[in-house]
Amino acid sequence: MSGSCRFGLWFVHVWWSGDTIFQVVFSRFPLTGMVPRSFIRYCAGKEESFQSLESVATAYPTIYGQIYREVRKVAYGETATYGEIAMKVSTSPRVVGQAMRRNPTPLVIPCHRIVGKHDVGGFTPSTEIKEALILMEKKTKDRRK
DNA sequence: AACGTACACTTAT
DNA sequence: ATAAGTGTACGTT
Repeated sequence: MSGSCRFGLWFVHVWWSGDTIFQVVFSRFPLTGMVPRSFIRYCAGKEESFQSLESVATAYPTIYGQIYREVRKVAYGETATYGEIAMKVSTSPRVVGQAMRRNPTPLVIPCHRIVGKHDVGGFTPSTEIKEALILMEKKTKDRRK
């Protein structure tokens, strides 16, 4: 199944089956169809960590799998650096960056919460989205206090 | 099966 | 500001 929901002036396309997410991509254009409830909630600014969903990425047999599982642990509204993640799975920061670039399921694997030590780091298709996501999470987290 | 290259980083000049 | 290290996956022989 596939569909999309709105996030600002972007749409998030989701490819999924049951509780398993195969792919999510950001696009300027909508894709008709339903998405799991978690995505709706998240895009509406609710605190949602996609706990009930699984990403195919965490099953990768390579070190990327470990990286994705580690990244999943960073909580809503928080961030970690490439270097910190690299340390945990004993590889180099560069590899973590590469894994993030190829992350098939953003949001479920919250790659937007992984930032550089000196700057925010990259995001495809646009770092603008990454910044918006981080800001949104920060705001909803603060609102809770 | 081996080789070269591209990187969403980091640290040291 | 720039270069030198870095580890992995992936395309190309």
